[in-house]
Amino acid sequence: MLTSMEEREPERLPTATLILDVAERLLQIRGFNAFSYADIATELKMSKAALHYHFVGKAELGGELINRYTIRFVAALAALEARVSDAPARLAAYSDLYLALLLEQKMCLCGMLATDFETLPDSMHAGVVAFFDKNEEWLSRVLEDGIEKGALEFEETPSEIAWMIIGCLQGAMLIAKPYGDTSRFKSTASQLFKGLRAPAAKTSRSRAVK
Amino acid sequence: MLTSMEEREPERLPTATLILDVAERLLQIRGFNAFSYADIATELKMSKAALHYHFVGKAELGGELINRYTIRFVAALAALEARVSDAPARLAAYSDLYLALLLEQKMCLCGMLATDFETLPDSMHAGVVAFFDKNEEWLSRVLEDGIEKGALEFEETPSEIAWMIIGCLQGAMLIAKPYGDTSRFKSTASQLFKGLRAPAAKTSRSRAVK
DNA sequence: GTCTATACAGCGATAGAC
DNA sequence: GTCTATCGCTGTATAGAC
Repeated sequence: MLTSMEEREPERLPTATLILDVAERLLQIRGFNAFSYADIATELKMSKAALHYHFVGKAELGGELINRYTIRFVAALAALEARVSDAPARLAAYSDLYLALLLEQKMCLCGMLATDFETLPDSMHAGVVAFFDKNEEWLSRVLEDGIEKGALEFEETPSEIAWMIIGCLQGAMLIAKPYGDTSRFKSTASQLFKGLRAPAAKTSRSRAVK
Repeated sequence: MLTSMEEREPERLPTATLILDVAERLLQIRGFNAFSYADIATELKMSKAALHYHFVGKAELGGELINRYTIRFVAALAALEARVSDAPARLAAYSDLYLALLLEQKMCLCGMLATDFETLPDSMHAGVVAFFDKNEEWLSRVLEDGIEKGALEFEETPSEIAWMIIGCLQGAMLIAKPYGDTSRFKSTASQLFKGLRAPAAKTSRSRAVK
């Protein structure tokens, strides 16, 4: 059951879905300006013209990629929230969503688009911002809940913490790329959340001093 | 006086310097795949062929941009270290280097190249990694010094904290771009360093609970 | 829906004159 | 050192047949 605020992923022709799948992967690995209709066509063994039948231009394709990615990401957050009830564990699961991308050598789709932001078609700008806003909203709710239940403790507003989490995880992914490993990402993610746990909750997960 | 480990920025023809200046700005704003010899030539009112006289190809130009940027960045860190003696203040000044970029709508040059990493000429890869390594080394030294002097306190290794700082600041810049403001960056940077200050030093800068 | 063929702009790069 | 001219290729996008 969907609430009025959530959006449903539109039904698509099978071919359109295949195109989005390939384009999404190329975008997350190479960036918006470093993949082409030819790349997608080659991989799917289709002509470039067939792609244009499904997606008029690259700006439209990009817009649809953002929409689908955002809908799926929001759905993953809702599923995560239903599965995990403890706020610190929810934050850890949130960072695991990013870690999963990293294991496939990918960046977050909207993180990649953020670096390409100046060169994107205007029509794609709002979608990128909306993605980050939805992340901030979800994290703020989780953080607030964690405060109320006494599992989390911090001085700043939930929104400020949320932006810190989003930025730090995106940046940790960015740094991971040239090194081709996940160790820096994992270390950063765990440090990030350690400082948010309430003293009582801290003991269960804290590490020994080296 | 330079130590044996530091490199000196090579003397260049005035034109070569102008080319690097323009290319650097375009790269930091648009990314490596979203600026061209034509862009630089137009801006400098020169022909593309003249650019090729100074820099054989785009890979060489990119390599020189990384080298110059790294040398200047390392020099800025050394100057900062000479000017500021307190470890927490050094960290704040470090993040101000990034903030200064953001005020010009720029990303860190190597942060931008990290997102473009998969599509870069192989010859540019090592330079990007070297830039981040130098950042890690400098930060680790500052962090270690802060521990020894009792100004900083943390459980992880200096290296782990250093990577966290680098990643979080790069990511905070990335998030700032689509929003076109510096507020999220500033908030993240201040939170980042707050958790590292030793209790005794904390009182001087801590903020009231909202 | 998919194809071939093609238009047209932009790319990095080179030749050769000045 | 800088130019004009041009090459070969790739980019996005379209026309029109099937």
